[in-house]
Amino acid sequence: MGFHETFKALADPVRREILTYLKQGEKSAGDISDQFELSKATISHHLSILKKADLVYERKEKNFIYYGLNTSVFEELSLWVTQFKKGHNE
Amino acid sequence: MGFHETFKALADPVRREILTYLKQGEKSAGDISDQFELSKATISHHLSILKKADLVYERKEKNFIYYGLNTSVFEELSLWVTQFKKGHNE
DNA sequence: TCGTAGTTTAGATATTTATCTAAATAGATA
DNA sequence: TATCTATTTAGATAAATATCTAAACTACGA
Repeated sequence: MGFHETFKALADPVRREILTYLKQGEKSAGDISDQFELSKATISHHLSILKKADLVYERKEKNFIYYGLNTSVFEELSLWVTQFKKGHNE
Repeated sequence: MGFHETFKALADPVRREILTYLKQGEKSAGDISDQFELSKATISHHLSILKKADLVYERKEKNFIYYGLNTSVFEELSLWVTQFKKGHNE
C-alpha cells in the first residue's frame, strides 16, 4: 500500500479517533465499537480501511480480533511531512 | 481551520503533487496548472482547498496570484503524527 | 476606456464514500 | 452438533468530491 491509502485513511475523523483510542493499547473490534455511536458494521468498515493503509494491525485471539497501532507507518508519514518544514527546501 | 481540513486536503494526490511542486518556491496558478493535465478550473479548485486548509498562502502581484507553502501547518501536522510514533504512548 | 491575460465561480455529472440494516461467517463452548 | 458471541460482508442510500465547460471577474496596458 502506498501513501495514498494512508492519507485517505487519515481523512476521516472517526478513523483518526480510532487511532487515538488505540494509543491506550490493543483493543478488540467490540471495544472500539463501544466508543462510538455508530453501528458495528460501520466501525468494521473503518477498521478495514485503517488495516489496508497499514496504520493498524490485527491479532486474532479466541473469539476476538484485537487491533493495535502500526507505528512504522507513522514513522514514514513523519518523514513525508518533514520535507515540507522549514529548512528542508528543494 | 482545524486539522480536519488539513487531512481532507492531503487526501487527494493532485493536491499532494501541488505541494511537492511548491517546494521549488512560489508559483503562479498558471504555472501550477501547466504541470497537470487538468483544466485551470480544476486546479483552481484544488488550490482553494489547500488555501482553506492553510497549507498554502497566496500573494497577489500584478495580474498573477502566487502560491507558496505555509510551513507552520506542516509543523503542527508533524506534532500530530509524532504522538503515534514509538515512545510516545498514552 | 477597451481589450486581453490570468484566474475564479457557477452549474452539471460521474464517482467515491460513510452509513445503515440484515445476513453470513468463524470460532468457542455446552 | 447446536448454539451463542464477535465480527465481517452484502446491498442500499444519501452525501461529498473531482472533474469538466462556460461564464464572470480583475487588473494591467494600449
